[in-house]
This record gives sequence, structure tokens and C-alpha cells, in this order.
Amino acid sequence: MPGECVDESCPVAQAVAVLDGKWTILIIRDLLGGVRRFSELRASLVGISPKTLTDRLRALEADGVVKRTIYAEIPPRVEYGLTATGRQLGPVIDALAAWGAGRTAPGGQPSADVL
Amino acid sequence: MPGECVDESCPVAQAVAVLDGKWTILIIRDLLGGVRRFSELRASLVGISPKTLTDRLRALEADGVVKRTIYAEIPPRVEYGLTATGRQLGPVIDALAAWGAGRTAPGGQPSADVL
DNA sequence: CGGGATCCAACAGGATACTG
DNA sequence: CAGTATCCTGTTGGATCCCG
Repeated sequence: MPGECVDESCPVAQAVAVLDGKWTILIIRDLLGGVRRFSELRASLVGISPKTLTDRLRALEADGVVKRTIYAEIPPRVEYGLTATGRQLGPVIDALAAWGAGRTAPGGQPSADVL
Repeated sequence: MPGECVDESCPVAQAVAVLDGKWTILIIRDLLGGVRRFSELRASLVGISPKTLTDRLRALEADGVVKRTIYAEIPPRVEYGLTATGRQLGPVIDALAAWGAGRTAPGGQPSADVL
């Protein structure tokens, strides 16, 4: 079991390659809550520019994580949702949330920070 | 339960802020295998520059994830290990590895990619 | 060996304006 | 509404050289 590697042979490196980017994880977190529209994501991800949101969404789509659905209506409507692969990222986000919450928890883990 | 947020109020956003960077996760993955020396990490993380490795290590140290131990010997020796907080990232790395492996698994999850 | 210092390149990502 | 187009900047990270 190759614990250390950097290329595609490492599952962790693969995942990192897909989830890379300042906003990527946050977008997936939002989408785990259900289908979202462009403007909803934009409103939720305070500070993101439309260009960046589009870029990330397209990249995630190319990686098979996000699915884009277009409704030819007036006004136009586009919805973003997770694919089966994308939904399997749930545990990753959960683990991240647990860790993030634990670090600053009032009396959670005093974090002796010693080996 | 604030599912969507971008600032420090969101555990996921907090975690992302710390784990951000192309190499960060990979460094932690290596360190989960035990204490490592600078040159060992450098050899494992093929392609990383000494500057980047130092930068990431220092940032993780500042965030209380990595602990640096200096041995005043000749030749000098420095070891990097995870703090208690850092070791709690194990589940995150595991989840990432599982996802990364599942995406391309031969017959693992066929990934219908449909809602 | 384990970096610090410096310089530089590449790219993610922000601002703004405009379109189908 | 849901982007696209353009421009521009900040940060990341690579290259190189050097020092304790």
C-alpha cells in the first residue's frame, strides 16, 4: 500500500486534484443540500465572482461531480446538482466539518498538542 | 444549522482555510504515517520545491496542525510530526482516499451519474 | 542537512461591463 | 437570469543561490 505518492496512482492526490481551489469544497457543501441555481450559489458564496463560480462549476462538471440542467424557459433557468459521484463526497465534507468544529470547540478537545 | 456560509462561522470554511494549498493535504497524508524529516518529505512529494515545503510546514505549524522538533546535532536534524489536532485529520484523509479510489475503481461504483 | 533569501512565472480569482 | 468577455492583481509555488 503506497502511502506516499503524488501522481494519479494515489487516491488522495486524485481527490485533491479535483477538489482543489478556494471555493470548490464550499460549492459542493452547498450542493449537498440539494439542487441550486446559479444565483443561489452566488448569494451563498459571499465574495465569489461570477467568473470563478462558472469556472469551478464547469471544472466540477468535467470531473463528473456536478450535473448541469438547463430549462429552456423565459426567463432562463439552470440548476446545478451533484452526480452520484459528487454525492459520495458527503463523508468528506462531514469529516471536514467535524474537524473544523472540533478545533475551536469551547471545551471539546483541549488539544494538548503533544506527541 | 447554518448549512451555507463562507466565514469563520462555518466549520467547513475553517477547515478549508487551513488545508488550502496544492500540497497541504499531501503533506498531512505523509505525516499521518509518522514523523518525517525535511528531506524525507521532499523526496516523497516529488516536484515540490524547498520553499513551498517550508511555507506549507510553517503555515501548518502556525495553525497547530504540525509540530516541529529540532535536534541540535551535527549534522542538524529536524523532525515534523502531527499535533493531536493534526492527527484528528485522519478521517478526512481516509474519506478523501476512499472517494479518490472509488471514482476509478474497476467495478466499484459504476457511478450511474443520474439523479 | 535544513532551510532562508530572492526573483520570477503561472494561474486562480476579483472587478466591471455586457449579452442571449 | 445566467452567464461571457476582458482586464488585472494577488498569491502560490518553482528556480536558484547561499548560509549555519
